[in-house]
Amino acid sequence: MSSARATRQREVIAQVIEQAEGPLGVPEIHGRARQILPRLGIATVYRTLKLLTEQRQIHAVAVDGESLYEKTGQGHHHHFSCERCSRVFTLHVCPVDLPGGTVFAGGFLVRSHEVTLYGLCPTCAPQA
Amino acid sequence: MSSARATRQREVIAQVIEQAEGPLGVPEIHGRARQILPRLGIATVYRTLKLLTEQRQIHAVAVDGESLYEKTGQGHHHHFSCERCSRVFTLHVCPVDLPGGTVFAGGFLVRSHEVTLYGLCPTCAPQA
DNA sequence: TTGATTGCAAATAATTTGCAGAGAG
DNA sequence: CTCTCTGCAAATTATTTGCAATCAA
Repeated sequence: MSSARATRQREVIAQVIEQAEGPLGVPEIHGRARQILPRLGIATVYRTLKLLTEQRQIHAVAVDGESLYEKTGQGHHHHFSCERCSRVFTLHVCPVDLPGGTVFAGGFLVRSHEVTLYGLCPTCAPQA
Repeated sequence: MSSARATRQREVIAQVIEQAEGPLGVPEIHGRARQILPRLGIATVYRTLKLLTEQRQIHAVAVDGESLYEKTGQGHHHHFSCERCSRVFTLHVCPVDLPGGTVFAGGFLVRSHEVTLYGLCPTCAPQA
């Protein structure tokens, strides 16, 4: 049976995602990792994202129709997408009041939820 | 200057989206429209979605990393994605308490929000 | 040494564009 | 009649896969 090996590429890609201020897209991950490993191929990024996802080290979240990756184990949280600079941040607040097992009109049984807040980030807000 | 013409294709595509139970993806829109116009090309679907979006007749929402289209003017609402059948529904409820202009810790100025609820739809829930 | 991993390039899948003919106004 | 719109196919763009060389264990 196969075993996953520890390689410099995987180490760097995982670290880029760990240290990010929010979930990152594939081009962003590739770009940041390349500052450390210039010859890193995009195929390796995709393959590593798939591997890390299977290992539950990271997972994908959908924001604005794009798949972004973030580390797991951050607890319940949501995302903030800046309308000016387009960066996405992780926010450890939950503005939703939904007891588990809530049933909505019509019979929709809610098991979990995802919230994306839109507006201006701390950097862009003062400039507005 | 150019003016948009009323064509059968545009009429059918718009109608498919208007009558849907929730936002639809491109393959779904193409499939439903083809039941009426079998020779409808996928390129026309993409071009029409772009046109209708510019006209503000419809708009895109991101659910599970995919762009889905729905008519505008439905008022404040959110979406429910069924974990079993994968269909997406429109729900006219808002479980979020966010007065406009709320500022979150760190200086995030919130202007709007999007919520996606996950669970079992009325059809799938009874079978669970 | 052994076999997993990588970079590159070719293969797919998704979306966009060019173009000649069809159709709206 | 004029000029937009459509279907088809070719062109992009995004993601995946094949393969020989490289590297971890």
